[in-house]
Amino acid sequence: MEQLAEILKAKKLKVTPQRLAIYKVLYETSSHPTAEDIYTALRQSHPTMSLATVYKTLDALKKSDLATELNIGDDSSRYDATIKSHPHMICLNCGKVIDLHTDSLKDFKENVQKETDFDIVSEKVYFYGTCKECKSKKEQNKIND
Amino acid sequence: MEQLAEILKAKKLKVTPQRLAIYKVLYETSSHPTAEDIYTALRQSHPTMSLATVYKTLDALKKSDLATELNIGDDSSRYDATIKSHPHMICLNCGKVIDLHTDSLKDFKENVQKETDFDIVSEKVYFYGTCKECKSKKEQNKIND
DNA sequence: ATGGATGCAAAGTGTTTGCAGCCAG
DNA sequence: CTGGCTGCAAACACTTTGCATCCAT
Repeated sequence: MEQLAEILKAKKLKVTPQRLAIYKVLYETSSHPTAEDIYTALRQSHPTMSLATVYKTLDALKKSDLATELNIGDDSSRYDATIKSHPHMICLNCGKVIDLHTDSLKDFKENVQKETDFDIVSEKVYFYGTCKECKSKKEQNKIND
Repeated sequence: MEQLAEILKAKKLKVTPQRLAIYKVLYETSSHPTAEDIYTALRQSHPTMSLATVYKTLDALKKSDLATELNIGDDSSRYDATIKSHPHMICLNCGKVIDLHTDSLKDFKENVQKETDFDIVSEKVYFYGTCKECKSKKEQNKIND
């Protein structure tokens, strides 16, 4: 917790209880919550928290590269505390969003950089499909049928 | 134009003048228009066209895999007539969206498929950065300074 | 003939903004 | 002290929906 405040300070962001709480939620979960999710998660501990503050804070975190906004085609954006940019996999069956840590992206990017005359600053990569768990569940169902 | 109607019919979509016009715009441009862009483009030729129809049609095209919705983090979605799924490159300077046709994605996907136990059905890949033209413009400015 | 498509207006949803009061630095 | 942050409500922008009418098949 201490260290989170340090990170914020290092980015020259004022450390308020709200900010810390929002950043903490984002930092400690891997569930890629929406602004609303974060707001709901904090209502009990921070009864005065406002959704606008969540949005404003997420915006500040984004601008300081402490968070990434995911646009997976859903109605609302989901967020991820950025440690290092990475692709995401969305299960079309259960809706789960999974972080993908792989080095293969690097090669792909290098190829693209070479092929085109486009300077890549950042990227967003989403894979849609079926996750391991849902796959085995489907197998189970087949057997039971 | 004839063939566009055929494509729609093949997907069992009723061929109405509105649909044809919307699909034509999408099919013949590479500018990745928003729903509003398409609506504006067609107002003159189709004065009764409604924005709701554009949205409904885009939805129908999407469901039939004739169009793709791009979520590049902008306020509004942009659309692309799907010939074949491909990555997009967004210039952060001029806002242009460029189609990227490369085979390197295939290798990347195969690697990921092997590394994880996730069945990939589709993907969305966006690269953000500076396009060739904006790059040379920046060079020009440097020289002129 | 008839089920789906159109088009208008109204409603909905996620997000942003204005502003007064507040608090971290 | 002071500029930035909070929180409320109102405003916004994009998208969806309801429904009567229309038209492609």
